[in-house]
Amino acid sequence: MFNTRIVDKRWSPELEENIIEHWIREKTYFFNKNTGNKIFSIDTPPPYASGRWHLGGAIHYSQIDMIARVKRMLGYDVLFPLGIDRNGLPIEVQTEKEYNIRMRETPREKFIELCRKLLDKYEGEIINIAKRLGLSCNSLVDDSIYRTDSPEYRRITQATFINLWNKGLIYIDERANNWCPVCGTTLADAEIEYTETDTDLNHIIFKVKETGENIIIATTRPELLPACAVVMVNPDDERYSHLPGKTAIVPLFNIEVPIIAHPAAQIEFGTGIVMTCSYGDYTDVRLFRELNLTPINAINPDGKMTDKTGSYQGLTVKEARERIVEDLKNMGLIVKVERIKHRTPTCWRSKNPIEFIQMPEYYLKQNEYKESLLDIAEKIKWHPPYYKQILIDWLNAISMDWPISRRRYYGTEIPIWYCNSCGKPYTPPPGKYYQPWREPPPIKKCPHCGGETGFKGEERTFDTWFDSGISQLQILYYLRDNEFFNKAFPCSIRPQGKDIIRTWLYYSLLRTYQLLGKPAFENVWISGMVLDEYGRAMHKSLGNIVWVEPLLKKYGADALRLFGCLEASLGSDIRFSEERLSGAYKFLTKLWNIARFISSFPYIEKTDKLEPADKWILLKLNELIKTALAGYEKLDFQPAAINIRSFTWDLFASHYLELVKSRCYNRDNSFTKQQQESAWYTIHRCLKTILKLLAPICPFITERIYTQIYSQTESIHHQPLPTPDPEITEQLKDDKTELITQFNKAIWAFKNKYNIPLNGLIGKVYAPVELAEYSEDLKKMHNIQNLQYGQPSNETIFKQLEETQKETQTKTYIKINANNISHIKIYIEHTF
RNA sequence: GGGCGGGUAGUCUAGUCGGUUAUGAUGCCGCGUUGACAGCGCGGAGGUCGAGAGUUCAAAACUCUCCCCGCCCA
Repeated sequence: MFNTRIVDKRWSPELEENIIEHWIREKTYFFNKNTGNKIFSIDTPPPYASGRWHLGGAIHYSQIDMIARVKRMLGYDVLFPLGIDRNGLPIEVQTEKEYNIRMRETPREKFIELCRKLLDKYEGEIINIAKRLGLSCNSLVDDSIYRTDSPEYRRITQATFINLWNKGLIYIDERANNWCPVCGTTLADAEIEYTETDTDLNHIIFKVKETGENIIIATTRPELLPACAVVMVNPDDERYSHLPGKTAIVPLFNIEVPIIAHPAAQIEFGTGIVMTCSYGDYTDVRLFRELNLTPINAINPDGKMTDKTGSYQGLTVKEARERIVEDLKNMGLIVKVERIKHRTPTCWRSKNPIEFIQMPEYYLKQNEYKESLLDIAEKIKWHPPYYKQILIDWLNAISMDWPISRRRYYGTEIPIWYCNSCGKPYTPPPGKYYQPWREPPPIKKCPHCGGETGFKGEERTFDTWFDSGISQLQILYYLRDNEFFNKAFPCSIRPQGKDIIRTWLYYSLLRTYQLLGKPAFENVWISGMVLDEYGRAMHKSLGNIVWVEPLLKKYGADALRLFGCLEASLGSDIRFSEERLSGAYKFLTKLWNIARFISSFPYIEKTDKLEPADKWILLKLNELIKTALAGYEKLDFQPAAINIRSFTWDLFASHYLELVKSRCYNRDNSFTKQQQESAWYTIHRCLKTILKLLAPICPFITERIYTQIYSQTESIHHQPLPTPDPEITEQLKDDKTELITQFNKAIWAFKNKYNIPLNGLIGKVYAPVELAEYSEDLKKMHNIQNLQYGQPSNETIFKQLEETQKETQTKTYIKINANNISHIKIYIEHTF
């Protein structure tokens, strides 16, 4: 008589794949640029196409997708693009490895082509996973994925550079800077990582020229002896108060350097006497500047020793260090070698120790923007708020301008030519994509000297953050569609990981402020990291990367998405566990079966009168809506996920559905038609509400159930989110949830102990008087012959359930103190 | 060394304007099978709420010190 409208017996991950095709076919997530409606724009982090996504990426992007879905269901037109980051070092390093070549030994054209080939491969894999995850990016339906290396994107990057150049914010300078000898390029502070290594601290004998006495200095970098400029002791170090003012002679090289007192020399470090060379670390760089010392370049940009190092010329830094130590030892000039822990600055990509080398580079002014950006940090709404501090700390730590030029091939070209006559730089007008290393400039005559001797093109590219730092402008059609840009700027939200606050977020805010004088974003949403099952970050070197494809195949995207929400509140780290992922999947099965059951009853859209039990569950549904919406408001998906699950499973299915099952079927006509319809109305209203609330988190299963029961044509993702019904709350002041669930559990426990089937008849039950209004439903649910309320007159002969014997009784009097709370007492009188 | 976040059962987690016996999940053990669901139901064991001190009639929560983990920075 009642047939389920949901046919599939169970929910399975393969069902998701058809739904993806359906969405693409129907253009479900199409964004209309010409909309007059309010726009919500999401600056999706463009994933870097140098490798596959692991679980971290998958969960991160699926949560960003939830932002898009929530906002869509709140009535916004959501601009949710997808871009691919393809510029810079990572792909070059990958290409060198993949084809076993060196960039500088490969023709530029050829190298670029190989990079592109590899990028295309990885990009394809990323896009496939993005689709499989159910990301509702507009770009996936209208094929408008942007690429940071496309001529169009690079044209805008260059245009912003030219703009900043014309504003005088860019200058060239030659200063000691982070330099990676392996990558052959200058690096920004943000690109430096520190690794802790064991290093030898060598105690080396120097001679004092004036007195002939031996002094011992401690250094981790003996290969820099030829670049030694000064020897220092701490002014408070009484052991050496006689030394300042005298002269030290550097062994092996016989350089004479002054001995000075300076607080940078730490009394406890080594012997307390240190040397300052150009350049051992960043402190040396600062000291050279402070003391106005003349640097000696001991190390070449390729990481080899220069002609200033005598017989060590041409050796690598490592070789030179070993040779110098050996030579000093042979001369008896090393008195001690200490093994110490040392934090070495290394290149974020090649992982090699960096050097401080002076090269002319282009700089973007940033020091003078600190105050304005601190102000912007306050203006932006942070989700969660505490991550604001990371940006503030970073802003306060900035001491130097941003070096933006890189001596690499695969990046956006710096659009500058140099006149062959006067040498002055020329920047072309914005609007075109320029490649100075292979093309002539758009002019013949030098604007500075009028010379017509031709130009030399700049060969360097930009730091890759210079490209990605304008993604928020790119997606809003900056310099391409002014009308739209004016309507949509600033970007509604920047979602990103907490690990790139000081880089991507900082540079984006800086650039936008420099170009437009405004905050780039209204909101910033920061997510934590996804860790492996032992709580460690996933690293290739640790071999602990969890790949998504097998998990998607086994559990599906919805389960993965739900897992991510259940595991961590906004901003905190997520620890992977397959067991718990499978737990998320079990909930989907439960939901599917609930829907299957409900789908066998007619969908009633309105009813005049509600039964008390129906009012009760609708009250609880109201509370669920409020909790879920409050979480969505903060863009925190955990409250919705946890509460939808517990409401659906533990209350709605376990208690309410069991309570009204008989009324829904009404086989023996013990209920009126109106009572039956009230149940039909309520089960559908609950299910429909659950589906809509869950749709942003689990877009697949909700769509499938919704289209099978409620609408064949309309996507659930075009529905508004439910809102609480104030009328229900108004009508029902007492929450009887505790009474109902405890009563049910008591009866179940009793039947369980006495081996009575759940549909088996029981004689007489005394329930708390407050449950009287649910009488008919409760009687049917538990098959109770005689349901009374209050305390029985012969109360004293009732025993606790635990104290009764199972076999011997023919007539039992059982008292159950529900949940050990004394005021809820249930009495059962049963004859076997 | 500094900043931020965290430490609650084997594992993960809720709870912090202080207030009965600390939430839930998962796993484990036992019992059962009802009309959508054995991917189900019922019951059980499992906790010095990181450590110590302080404030208080009362602390997982507030204050201080310390330890451990993660991220970021020096």
